[in-house]
Amino acid sequence: MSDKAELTKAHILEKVAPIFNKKGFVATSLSDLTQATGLTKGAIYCHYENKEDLAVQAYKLMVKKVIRPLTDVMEQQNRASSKLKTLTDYYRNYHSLASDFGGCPVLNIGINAHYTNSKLFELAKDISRKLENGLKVILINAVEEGYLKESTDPDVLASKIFSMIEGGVFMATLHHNGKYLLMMMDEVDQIITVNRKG
Amino acid sequence: MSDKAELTKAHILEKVAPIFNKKGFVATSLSDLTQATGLTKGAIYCHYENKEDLAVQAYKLMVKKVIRPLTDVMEQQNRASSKLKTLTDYYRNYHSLASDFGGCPVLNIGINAHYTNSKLFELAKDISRKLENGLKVILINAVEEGYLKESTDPDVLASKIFSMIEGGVFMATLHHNGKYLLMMMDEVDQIITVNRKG
DNA sequence: ATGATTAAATACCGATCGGTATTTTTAATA
DNA sequence: TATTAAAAATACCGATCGGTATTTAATCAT
Repeated sequence: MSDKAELTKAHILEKVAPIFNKKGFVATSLSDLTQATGLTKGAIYCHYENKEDLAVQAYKLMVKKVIRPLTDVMEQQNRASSKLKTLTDYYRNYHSLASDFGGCPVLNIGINAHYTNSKLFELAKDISRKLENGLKVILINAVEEGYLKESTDPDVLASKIFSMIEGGVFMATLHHNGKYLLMMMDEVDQIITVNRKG
Repeated sequence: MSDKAELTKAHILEKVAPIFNKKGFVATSLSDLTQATGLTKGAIYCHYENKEDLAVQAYKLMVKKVIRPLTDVMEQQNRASSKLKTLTDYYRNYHSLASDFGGCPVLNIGINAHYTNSKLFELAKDISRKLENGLKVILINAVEEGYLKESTDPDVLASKIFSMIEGGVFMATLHHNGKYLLMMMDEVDQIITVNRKG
């Protein structure tokens, strides 16, 4: 594949991803895609197998855009306490970030694809699981590093934190108001404080 | 309209509502509806103006099924403290209840309809607003009744509680596991406890 | 510069979409 | 039971759906 072909393939994905994210797989039509890209069906199908293939790649791009920055920064931190602070701060800005692409892909696909596209739904579940598990590991480290109490249950706390994040994201999206997410992150910080040692 | 006509009209709605709730407005086709009801398009359009009209009625029925039971029971309680206990207990069972109809209509429509059907999206916003405001009033009463501290901010607390509820509902739905909602309700109870007077 | 390759556009396919006009069937009424 | 009203089925409409085969245009290597 030529360099220019790679470019148009990326161009297609870039234009198409927010549409899939907003409207969902079924509600997004090929004419939506041709309109957004300025290309024809023939051109699009020259680079992607079918609509589902494109939707899967689009989903992965969205995750890359809105979640990878977080995991990247967190990996740079040494102490678990810093990682936790990074997490809540990241989600304080998440509403404005995700809004630029039509919302949180995990939330959107998690709801939209549940009964309409199992492949996409499983992808949403996968990301959610990985994030929750990653957080659990950080919380385990936080206990080992003496930042959190031994009585802290990393499993439960990780589940709680992600529930609160997604809840804040949903309410912020529904009412076009980032305050919900801010409040939830304050609450998460508070819960972490309560679980702090000494 | 005859009694039998009323009956089939209700029958249509009953069969159709969970489908709209699961798949969303756009992804639900008329053939889905004829198949579910055992009726023809002609019969359905004899009772409902169009697909959107039917979807709106369907949404209202779903809300009636999964949320009205809560508001009904809460209205029967006298003290604000009882109402709050009723709320968290209700949502502890909510996952299994909502699952019977394909999930929480507020969450589903709030996401599904956001960029595909403004009328339905506004309905979801409305319900959310009303619930949040109703809770705010209860929290104000809880302070007046001396159950919660004067320092409690009913506005913030109501927003937080609903964010946590929806977050728990989403995670429970995504992973087919009610534990997320249970954890969130434990956390809500905990927050209320922290805000208790004396 | 030319032939080979591939990117992209065009034109087309059957299927299904939401919706409606008409006909048949059922039920209420007198 | 005959007449009337309306419930429901049938048949059909144009538009759009996702997808493909073919043709044209651009790019590449030689």
